[in-house]
Amino acid sequence: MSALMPKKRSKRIETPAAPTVKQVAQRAGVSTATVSRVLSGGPYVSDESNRRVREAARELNYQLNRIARNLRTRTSRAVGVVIPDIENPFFGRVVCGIEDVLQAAGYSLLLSHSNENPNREQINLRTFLAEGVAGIIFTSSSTETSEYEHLLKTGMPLVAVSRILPGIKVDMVTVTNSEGAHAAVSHLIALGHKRIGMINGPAWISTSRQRLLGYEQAFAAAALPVPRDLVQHADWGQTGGYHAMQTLLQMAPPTAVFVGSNLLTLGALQGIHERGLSIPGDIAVVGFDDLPWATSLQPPLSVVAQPAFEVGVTAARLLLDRLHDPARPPRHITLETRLIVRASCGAEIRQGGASCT
Amino acid sequence: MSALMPKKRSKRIETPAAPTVKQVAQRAGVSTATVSRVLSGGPYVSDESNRRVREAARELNYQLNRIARNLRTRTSRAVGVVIPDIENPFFGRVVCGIEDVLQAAGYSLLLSHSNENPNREQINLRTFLAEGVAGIIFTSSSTETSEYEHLLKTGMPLVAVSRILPGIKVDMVTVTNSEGAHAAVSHLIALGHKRIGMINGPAWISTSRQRLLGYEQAFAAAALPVPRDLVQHADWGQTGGYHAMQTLLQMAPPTAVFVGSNLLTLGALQGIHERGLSIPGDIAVVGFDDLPWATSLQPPLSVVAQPAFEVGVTAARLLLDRLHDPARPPRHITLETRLIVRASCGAEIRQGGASCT
DNA sequence: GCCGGAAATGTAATCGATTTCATAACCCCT
DNA sequence: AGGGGTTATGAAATCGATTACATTTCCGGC
Repeated sequence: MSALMPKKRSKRIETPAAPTVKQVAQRAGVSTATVSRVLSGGPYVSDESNRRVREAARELNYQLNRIARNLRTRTSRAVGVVIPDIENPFFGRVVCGIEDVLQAAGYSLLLSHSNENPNREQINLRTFLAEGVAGIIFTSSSTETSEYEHLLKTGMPLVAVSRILPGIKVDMVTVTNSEGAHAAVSHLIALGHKRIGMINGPAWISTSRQRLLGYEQAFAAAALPVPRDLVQHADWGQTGGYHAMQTLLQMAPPTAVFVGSNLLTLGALQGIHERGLSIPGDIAVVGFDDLPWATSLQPPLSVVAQPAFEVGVTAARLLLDRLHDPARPPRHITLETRLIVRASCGAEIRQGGASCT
Repeated sequence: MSALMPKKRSKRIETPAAPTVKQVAQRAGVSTATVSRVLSGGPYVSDESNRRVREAARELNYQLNRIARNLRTRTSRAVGVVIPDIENPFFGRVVCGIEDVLQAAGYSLLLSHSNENPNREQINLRTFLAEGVAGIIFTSSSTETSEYEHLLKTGMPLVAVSRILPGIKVDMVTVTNSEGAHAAVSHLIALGHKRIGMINGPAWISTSRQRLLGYEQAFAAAALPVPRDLVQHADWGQTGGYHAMQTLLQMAPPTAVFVGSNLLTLGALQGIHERGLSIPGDIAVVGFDDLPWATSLQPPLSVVAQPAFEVGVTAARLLLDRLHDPARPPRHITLETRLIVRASCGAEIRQGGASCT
């Protein structure tokens, strides 16, 4: 019958309460203002105060509470990163580059992935905004730019990675997708292939469009007709590549195929093996992204390599620059892709890979 | 000559200043207390106030400032995750599982990777602490547990993933590593192999030790001597696996090899191909982790599969449980590995893979 | 000897939310 | 009518840092 307790709250039970500036100040016999000045390297502190405060802080094992600082200074040392697919090692490598730079600059990294879902991406972005990050690096999975404009309007520093956003004033890092595709397909043409298929990602994504463009331009450059019937679109992901390859092989099959992304390539290989076809004898293959497995495949896979780590590094640098100077006009940096020729396209192997254009 | 300006600060230039509770309160004609009660679903608000506040909030496009909330409530809705290698798709998949659960529970995710470097791991952990995360999920890259103890003492909820921490009272999620290895090696033995090599990760990591144990037990179970000279240790990573395989092939080569992690396996395959050996004819292979490329290899790779996504989900659930009840005794959950038999070990393929014990 | 300015420090306001506490309004029941 | 309890609300304290402003001290130059 006893009155029901006011919902016993269980939160932290016996956290020893971290020391605050107040306690450090007391121990050092100075004011909190002085403590703050010492600890954040401000001017106007005597050597004596400096010593006393540092000692007190060390003795108490004082740790700055960033939440409080962030609130007061209205800044934060965290950067949000949104990628579309965390299981894709390409993005893992990009994140790696981002983190290297940011960590060195004293920032920490909030990561989330949208799973190629625009809604989820929007939620992620808004969360970062509310979380008060200093800036956001993201790979868009949407063609809708209004959310980014909204973010820009709030003053949030933004860097777009890998995929182009049309008509929006934002820092960007991309790679020479069409040139890479051009180099790959030209190489296949030079080897005598005419029926060259392409398996590509979704058409609404800028990288897919650029890679398709390179494919078409390679034919144009060789004064050959573009075999449009051999171009398959699939969503990212292995099964997409697998089915696209099945479709290709059911028609008069191409003698070579250029695949526009790494997971698609894995699926395509699966389809080829299932048919019992040999690479490059029956069908030559060039993929995208030089990932760990490329050299472990038999035969080793020729690819258009993106400098993924460098892409991350560059994006992080752009963000840091912008944090430092918010008024700076947006820059668009394009890094070079590189055709790496291995055995899967049937060429004699040239060591080190040929640089594209 | 002009006095040097006090270092013109460039921070935010013209951020339109996000609306606060105060403004919402004013607009709705109530106090900030009421606004807070409405917005956080507290009790004791009239329908009238409720309506007015919500309307005002919507009109102003009010967004809660989490920093301020976090400071006041001394809690946060962010969880830190430390993984040793973000380029390893296994961890990507784990993170995926974690994020699924946490996002549904309204938490966001702070990710950092230690690159298998204990120092960097420690920095990451401390950053999370200072950043005020609600809890931390991590895969240790260290044998030194003092840092974790320290963290536990501060009351930080902790979940250890994949790698065991000896003698420390913390929630853990692991998999049946030794059973998985046992199943794989037993399978090879059953196929008639006697000289079965093993390429394993660093000996100080619990998963490596467990997988080695399974390897040894499989021989014991078959009343065979353990071929200790065929056991190679390498650091994680492809080149490690490559060199270990080279070493194996330089001796009287084994007829089969069990490789204890996914990137090691890629390296090992590279070594085998380089020698021009055929799989499984000259040498049978079983790897660890069922990652995208396993089915795209020729022949498809037999593996001991870990339920990576489930590992992540479980870890996140453990953390949520602990956040909800900090006093609950630590639990250790072990998920099942599964031997998936494909062509690379030379068996006739049984569809769907054989479950390990 | 006095004044001006730099250096050093402290007091208190501030960031934007939550929450305690006090108070007011209201309802129901003897 | 009055008392006890619930409901609704606002004023002000609070979280832990930073910082604007006030104050004091010290020094050199005239």
